[in-house]
Parts: sequence; structure tokens; C-alpha cells
Amino acid sequence: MPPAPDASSVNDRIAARVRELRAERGLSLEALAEACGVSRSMISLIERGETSPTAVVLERLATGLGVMLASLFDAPAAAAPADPVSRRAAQQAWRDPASGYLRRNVSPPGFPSPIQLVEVSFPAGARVAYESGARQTATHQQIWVLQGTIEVTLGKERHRLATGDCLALELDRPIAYHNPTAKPARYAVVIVSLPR
Amino acid sequence: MPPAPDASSVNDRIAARVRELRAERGLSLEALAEACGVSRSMISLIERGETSPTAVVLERLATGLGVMLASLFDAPAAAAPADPVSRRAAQQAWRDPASGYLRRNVSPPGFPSPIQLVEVSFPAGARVAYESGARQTATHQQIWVLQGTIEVTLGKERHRLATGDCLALELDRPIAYHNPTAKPARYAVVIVSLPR
DNA sequence: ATGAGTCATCCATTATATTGGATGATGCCG
DNA sequence: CGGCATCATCCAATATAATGGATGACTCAT
Repeated sequence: MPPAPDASSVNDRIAARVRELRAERGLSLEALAEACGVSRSMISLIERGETSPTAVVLERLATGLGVMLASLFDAPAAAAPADPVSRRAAQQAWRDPASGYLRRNVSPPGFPSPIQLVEVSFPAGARVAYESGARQTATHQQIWVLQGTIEVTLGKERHRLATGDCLALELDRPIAYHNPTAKPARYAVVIVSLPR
Repeated sequence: MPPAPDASSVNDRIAARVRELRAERGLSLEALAEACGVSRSMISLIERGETSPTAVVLERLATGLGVMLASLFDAPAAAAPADPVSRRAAQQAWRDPASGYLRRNVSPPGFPSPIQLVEVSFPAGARVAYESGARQTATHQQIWVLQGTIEVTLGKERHRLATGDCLALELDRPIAYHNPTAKPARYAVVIVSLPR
């Protein structure tokens, strides 16, 4: 196996990650070797990026370190979390001029989280529709009705949701919201975007 | 490297995945070998699960197949989506005998979604605490107060949340909930677990 | 100063990953 | 039918992953 132009990058990524994980757990090479059934010497070589571990060794390391195998290729985490709390008074709200619905972003805006939580107040009779578009990420949503009744149409599937009901979906088709009643409704949308 | 009890599983997972990906792209071993700079023979061995490829080989395969390295370990996709809607009446609720709080699982139970949505009704003065424990996944949460006031203590950080406020966190420390008021509170917990 | 313990790296050996050429099976065409 | 092309697997040689013991650096206690 001749050295490849990218060899140093994947082995170096693994090296940095294993060092990081071992340090976090306060383990010596010996202790980790016992925990995962890979020799001290091999772990040392891996941590210095001087070898390219096989899949079996990777899996053993992951198991011994208590992480998913895929995460051994992850870059180190960034620092300095932002404010984890968003106060209602500071939450950004936006009213759609066409339908009159009010959309409030509930989640703290600067905090690194895969979760986006949105509260929507939806007038009687209101209707709004979105094309989904092609995405590089998988967008998962759950729509939870807090008050009133709405209809959600995903592609050709229509769901009528009463207070407390919840619809889970992956956003891969056009989606439309409708309040078919004479009273306003309120609902929460939980949005999580994941790489495919 | 003696054969490990789990050796066949990771190598077999990779084998199935590479075969699947190559077939989808209609490539011969020769064509794939040229695309990714790994020998035909080696790809054949990998696809039959007869070897454990190193990280450098894995990365080359991923690049040549146009997928993320981590996805080479993926199991084949499951089928048959479940009911995407959960009705309030069918949602499982559970009352904690010690503190009296009521916990309702809002999310549709069988639908494959990374999101878990839970509604909690929390009596006046109630207090509940959890140790976080070591985890193989990163658990992200957002706690949104729907009614009343609660205090959430994450490790040594205490947050007082009023109606409409939202706290985002990663669950990596002990966490405690407290209702310091004379009125009941209600809050939603959005939980997303991601592989590390 | 000396001895013991801990830790990471070096060293020589073994195991196996990785390769390019050879081989056998299959299908197509004249 | 024979010849050719394509394809996956076999084979022997080379490269390197993976190991356990040895070694050197460092810290601490006497």
C-alpha cells in the first residue's frame, strides 16, 4: 500500500480523535489496551498517525472508548458554547403578511444544537404551502398541536391534527398547512436536520 | 491480529455495503479499482468479507463510491414506515409515584424519527434528578416551558425558566428539575440522540 | 543518591493486508 | 464451434499492520 495523498489526513484525524477520547477518560495506553483488546503499541502507533488501522481494530477501539465507530473519523469539537437559554421576550417572531400567521423561533439562536423549535400561531382559515426542494440533509420534523385543529398535507397524504396530536415526518415532498376551523390554532414544529 | 468475535460483523457490514454501492453504480471491480485507487483483488476480498481494510483503504473506497466514510459501516435501510400520527388519546402517559409528575410521550412511537417529544406536567414544589451516565450517543435536548416556571440544574449551572422560555443543552452532566412555585408547571422536552 | 512505579516509544517477530498477474467461468459474435 | 472480451477469484510476493517484551524518561518516596 503506497502512501496516498490523503493517507495522512484520515490517519491523522483518527489519531487526534483517539488521543482526545483517551485523555477525556483519563486512561493510560495500558488501560485502554485492556479495555479494547488492541495492543498498547498499536494504540501508540495510531495516536501518532504512524499506521492505518483496519476496520476490526477501529471497531475495537470504538467499543473500548464507548463511542460509535463512525465518530472516530470526526474532527475535534469546537469550543465556547453560546447562551443556552432563550427568553420568550427575546425570541424572534415574524408575521407572514399573506396568511397572517405568526412564527416564533423558540430555540436559543446561538447554541449549537441539532434541534430547531418553532411555535406557530395560525389564524382561522389560514393556509400556507411549501415546496420541499432537493436537500443535502435529511430534514426530520414533528408537528405538535398545542391548541385548536389543523390539517397538514404532505405530498398526497392529508392529516387532521387536534390538540395534543403529533405528526412525524421527513420533509421530502411539498407540505401544506391549513386551519379549517373558525378558531385560531397554535402548534409547535420541531426540526432536526441530519446529513444523509 | 487473531480473529475477534466481532471481526465478522464489521467486515461483513462493510462487505454488504460496498457490494450494494457498487451494484447501484453498475461498476465492475476493475472500474471501481480505477475510480478509487484500491486493487481489484482487494475490493474482491473486502466484498467477500475476507479481509479487514485499513482506514486509508476505507477512505479511498468511500471517495471512489461517492459516499461519506462513516456510511460504509451502515446497515442496509429498513422498510415499512409506521403510522406518522400520534393522537393525544393514544399517547402513553406515566405518573412518577415519588414526585407526582406526569410524563406523556407525544411522538408517534413507531415512526422512524430522530426526534422524541415529551410533555411533562410538573406539580408545585416537585423535584426530580437524573444522573447522565456514560453514553454511546450525544443526547441533545431543548426544554420549553409551556406554562408556569421551573428551574433546571445541569451540573452546576442553574437556569430559571418562565413560560415560553427555552433551554438548549447536551446531556453530559447530571440534570435536575424543580418547580419552585406554588403552581403546577408544564413543559416540553425535545430529545434528539445522535451518534458521536 | 537510589529504587520502584508508571508511562510512552522502540524493536524484532509474526500475522495479514495489499498487490499485479494468472486462471477459470461466462457470454457474445462470426 | 472457436475466438475474444469481460468479470471475479486465485496465487505468490511484497508491504505493513499488530504484537509482547525491552528500553528510556519521568515522578515520587526513602
